[in-house]
Amino acid sequence: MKEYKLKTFSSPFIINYQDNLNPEQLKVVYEADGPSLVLAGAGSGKTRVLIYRLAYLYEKGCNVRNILLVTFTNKAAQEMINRAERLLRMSLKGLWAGTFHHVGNLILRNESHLLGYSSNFSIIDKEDAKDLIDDCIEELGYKKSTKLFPKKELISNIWSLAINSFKDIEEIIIKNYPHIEEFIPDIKRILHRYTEKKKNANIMDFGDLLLNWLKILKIDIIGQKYAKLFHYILVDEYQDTNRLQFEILKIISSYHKNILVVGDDAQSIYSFRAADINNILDFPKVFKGTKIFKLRTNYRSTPQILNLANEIIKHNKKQFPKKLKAIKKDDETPVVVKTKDVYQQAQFVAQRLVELNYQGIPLNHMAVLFRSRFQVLELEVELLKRNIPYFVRGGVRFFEQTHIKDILSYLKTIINPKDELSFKRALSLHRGIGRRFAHHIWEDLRIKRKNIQEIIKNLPKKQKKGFQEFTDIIQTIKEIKPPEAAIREILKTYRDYCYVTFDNPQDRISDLEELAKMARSFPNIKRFVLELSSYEDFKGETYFSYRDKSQILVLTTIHQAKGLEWEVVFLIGFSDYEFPHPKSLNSPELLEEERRLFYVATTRTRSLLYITYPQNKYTFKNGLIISRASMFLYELPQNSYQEWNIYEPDNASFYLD
DNA sequence: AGATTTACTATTTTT
DNA sequence: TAGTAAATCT
Repeated sequence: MKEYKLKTFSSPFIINYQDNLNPEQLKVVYEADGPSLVLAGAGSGKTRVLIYRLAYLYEKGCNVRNILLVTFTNKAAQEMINRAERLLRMSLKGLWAGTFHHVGNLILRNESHLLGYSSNFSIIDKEDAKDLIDDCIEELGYKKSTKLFPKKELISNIWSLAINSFKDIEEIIIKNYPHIEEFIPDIKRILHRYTEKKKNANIMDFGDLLLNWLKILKIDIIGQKYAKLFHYILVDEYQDTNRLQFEILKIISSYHKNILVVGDDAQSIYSFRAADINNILDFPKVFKGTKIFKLRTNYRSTPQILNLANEIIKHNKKQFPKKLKAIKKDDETPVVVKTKDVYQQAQFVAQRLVELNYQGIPLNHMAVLFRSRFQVLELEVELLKRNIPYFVRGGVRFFEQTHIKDILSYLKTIINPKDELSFKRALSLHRGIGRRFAHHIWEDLRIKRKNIQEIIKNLPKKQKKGFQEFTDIIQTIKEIKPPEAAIREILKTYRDYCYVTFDNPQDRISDLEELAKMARSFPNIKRFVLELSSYEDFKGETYFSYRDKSQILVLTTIHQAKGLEWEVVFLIGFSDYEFPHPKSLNSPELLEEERRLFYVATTRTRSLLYITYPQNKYTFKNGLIISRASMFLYELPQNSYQEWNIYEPDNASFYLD
C-alpha cells in the first residue's frame, strides 16, 4: 500500500522568497543554521530577513514553540510577529518572543521555586529599586549626609551595571566611579542587604530577571531542558546586548546550536546600560564554526546620505569594516546649517518643516533628532507658536506614573503578601500614615506576626483610622474577582487622595479609569498583575492615538530613534560641547560610541538631512559660550555636505514680540 | 506626619 | 533654571 503523508502545516499561499529578498538576504534565510552572525548595515532590511527566516523555519515544519525570538523591545517583537503572520497567513501563537527580560520573566514563573522564590513574585522598576535601597541604607544606619556618600540612584546604577556586565561591584566602582572608592565595603553591605530584602519580599528587579534566569540555567537539568527546547534562536539588535545576556544565550543555544544573531556593530549605542560591543565583535571566536553573513545593500537612504554615513564611521577603529551600497537615486546633499542661537535654530527647523509639508511631505514622514532632551525645549515653544502638532517620544511611561503605581500597589499586596514595598506604599497613602508608621505596622504584622486587631488597638487615634481604612479596602478587594471592580473599589477612596495631592487630579483619575478598562480583559487580579509587564503598548504614546497620526511630527532622542526611519530628518544641537557629550571626551571608547550615535542619527534619513547647530549658547555654569560645530563635522570631507547660511531680514523686529 | 527650606547637580534608557 | 534629595521646621 502506498503511504501518503500530509504536511503538518498547510498554507494556501506560497511565500515568494526570491522576489522579496536579494541574494545576500536569501542566503541568510536558507543557510543560517548553526551559529550565524549577520552583520547588517543600517537600512539593509535585517528585520525583513528575520521575518522571512521565521516564516521559513515554520514552513520547514519547526514547531513555533521551539523558536525563540529576542528583540530590543517587546513592541518590536510584536511587530515582527504580525508581519510574519501576514506572510504566512497563519497564527504564530506559542512562539517565544520578546525582550530578554520578558522571556526571562516567563521562564522564571515556572522555575523560580528552585531559587526559593514563589511563582507570583512581583517585579519592581527602577524607582522602586531606589526606594528599597534607601531603606537598606537607613536600616544599616548610614548617615546619608556624610560628604560624598553615594546617593541611592548611584548605588542602584552600580548594581545594575555590575549584574549586566557580569563584573563585581568593586571593579565597576573603580572603573566608573573612582571618587567613591572609599565606600566600596559600605556599598557592598547595602547591596547585600538589598538582595536579601528582595528575596524575603518575593520580588525581583529587572536585573534579577536576567541574573536569576542565568542562575537556574546553570542548574544542569534546567539548562539542558531549555537548551533542548529552543531549536532555533534568533536575536535582533545583537550589538546592544550585554555580557549577562550573552551568558544566557551560550547556555540555551548549547544543544541545537542554531543561534542566529543580527546586528550592526556601528550602531552599538547603549554602553551606559552595559551593552558590550565585544559581544558582537567576539561572537565568531566564542561560537565555533560561526557563519558570517553580510548585508551591504542599503534600501533606505540616498547615496548622498549613505556617503556621509560611511565617512562618519570610517573614523572608528573598533569595528568590522564595511561599506554600504545605496540603490536609491541621487538626491540632495545633506545640509549643515549654522544658526545664531537655539531660537534661530528652532525658527529654521519650524520654517523648513512647514515648507516641506507644503510641498507634500506629511509631518509624520519627518522627525527631529537630538542628543539630549534639553536641546529640544526651544523648538517645542516654536512649534507651539506655529501650531505644528508634535509629539516627544519617551515621556514617562504609563505604568511608571505615581498614581498608576499607587493603585497597583494594592493589587500587588493581595497577590504577593510578602511584598513589603507595595504594602507600605499602599498603606502610606492613607491619612495619618507615613513612611515610618507604615514600616512599624509592616514589622508588627509580618515579622512579629501580630494580628490586625491587636495592632489597631495599640495605634494612636489618627493612625488607627488610616490603617482601618486600608485594611477595609484590602478585605473588600480580596473578595472581588474581576480586576476592574477591584480598581474601582480602590478608586472610591483614592479619588479624594488625588484631589488633595496632585495639581491635575482630573487627568490622573481619567488615567485610572483607563486602567480599569484595561483590566477588563483579565479574568482575575492575579493574571492582570502578572501580565502587566508585557503590556508594552500602554505607554505615553497611546495617548496620542486618537489624533490623526499622519499629522504629527516626532521629536526623539537619537537613542530612541533606533530602528526607525523618516523621509526628512533634522538633527539639532550638533555643536561642540553638546555632541559628543563632554563626558566622553577623555575616553576613546566613549568617543567612538558618540560617533556611532552620529552615524545612527544620519542613517535614519531616507532622503533629506538637515544638521543644525547654534553658535551662541547660554549655560548656567559659564554664561554665554560661542561654539563651533561638533568635532565630528571637521572629520568629514567638504564635499560630503553642503553649508547653508541664515539671513534674517533687516526689518525682522516686527516679527519679534 | 507633613510642610517647607536648603543643597545640589545637571546624557543617553530598556525591562 | 528646574527638579529632586535631604534636612529642618511645625
